[in-house]
Amino acid sequence: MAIKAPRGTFDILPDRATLWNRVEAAARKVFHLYGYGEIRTPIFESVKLFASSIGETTDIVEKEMYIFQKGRETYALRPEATASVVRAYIEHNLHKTRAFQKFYYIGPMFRAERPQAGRFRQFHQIGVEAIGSADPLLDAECITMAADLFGELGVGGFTITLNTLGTDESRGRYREVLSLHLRQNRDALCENCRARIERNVFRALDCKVEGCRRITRSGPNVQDHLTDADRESFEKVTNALTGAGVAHEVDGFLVRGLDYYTGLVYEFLHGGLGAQNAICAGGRYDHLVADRGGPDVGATGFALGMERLIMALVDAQRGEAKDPRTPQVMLVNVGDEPRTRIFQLVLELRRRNVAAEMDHEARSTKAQMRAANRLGAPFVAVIGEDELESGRLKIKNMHTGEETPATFDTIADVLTSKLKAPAPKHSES
RNA sequence: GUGGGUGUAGCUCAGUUGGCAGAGCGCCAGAUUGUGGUUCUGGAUGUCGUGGGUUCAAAUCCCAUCACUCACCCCA
Repeated sequence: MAIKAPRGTFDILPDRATLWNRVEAAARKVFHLYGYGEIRTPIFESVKLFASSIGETTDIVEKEMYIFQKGRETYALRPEATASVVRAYIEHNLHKTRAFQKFYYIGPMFRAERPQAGRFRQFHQIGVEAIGSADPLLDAECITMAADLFGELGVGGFTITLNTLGTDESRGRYREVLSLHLRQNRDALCENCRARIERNVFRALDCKVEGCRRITRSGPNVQDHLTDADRESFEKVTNALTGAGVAHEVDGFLVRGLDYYTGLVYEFLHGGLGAQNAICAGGRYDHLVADRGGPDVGATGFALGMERLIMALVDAQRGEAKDPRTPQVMLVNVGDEPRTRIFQLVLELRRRNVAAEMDHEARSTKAQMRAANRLGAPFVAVIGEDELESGRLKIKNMHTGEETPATFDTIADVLTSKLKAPAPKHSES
């Protein structure tokens, strides 16, 4: 027990991996339905990419990146993937063939934070990015898609909260009135928020300190400072969601921490996840593509925390998944003699798409039977000297106890027909 | 980076005023030396996180340290 997995990381063992696979499969299914294509970008990128995209003054960039140097270049393990997807979009000139493209990604991200419930140093996100459009209906599509994914998996108990920061004009106006309000109440603010007035006023809205909360909540609300165009655009999203039957609420004080967000922002909050209750969050980033040297096009997307999603699944008793290793037949040996023949039989069965298993622990016949039962094998064949000599054997149905005669030559045929015919009454799904 | 909680068998955890380290589950074996589940019987497994201190004696008290965990910060 000398070396352990690094703090904030964890192993996904086979029993648990089936659940992860189920989640990923559900995401792919839903996303493909919505016309999103998978993109896989490097796990590490030039540190400059993240610093300039996410924001120099964000915690992520200031203290949470895993940075390493190789030669002249300094790299960072990706703390999120939006910057990478945008980089790829520009690098491959995707806008020149088809300006509007929809992507999704699934993979690990890295942030050197102190771990706690629902937060890890290597964590996994499922995210989407729709690049090349400023259509509010696209935001509605993203939100609906995420809601559909939760529905597909059977996860409930979350609320969708949205807000808009407005375009530059609205945001500028709001920044002014908000700063003014905070400056007037400066003395009552926490130290952090006082600094935020200068650094990034909007983040003061996120503060959890009771006193700060009271001050911000009693102050101006973004929703009251939107231009007509911004208001209209925001309403298009909320109306579309209502039309889609996606329950949501508006919170005029919701903001997001990453610098590239503009306009619409939203969060899916789940009860029962502990303090880190945002299971999915996203919004618009209409300037990022142009800022990174690409065309001036709008973009929107979200990221979903897989660890948190899986926590919610388990919480909702929807965390079970069928074990893909379950053998369909176990060939039990009596004594060591038949093992070579069994090895050949097992291979033959597998090559005919029958999941067959044999003993590799030199265990007793009884122990092998017990193992077959525990593994959930619906059929078992016991092979000893008698069978080797006669070439005849019996295939035992573990549910009914019924035994069907076969030979070494016909076992594969008998099994395949048995397996496909009455589908042993294991519950599926 | 800051604060709280917890470290005892593979897992979940008991362990009294300091006195031989335990239970449940799981695992292994046996109950007609070729057949599973249920049941019964038996069995194995410990750096009591680590290092030091107090004591005749420490899982237990003290100090340090590490790990895990929850929360703050921030975020998915």
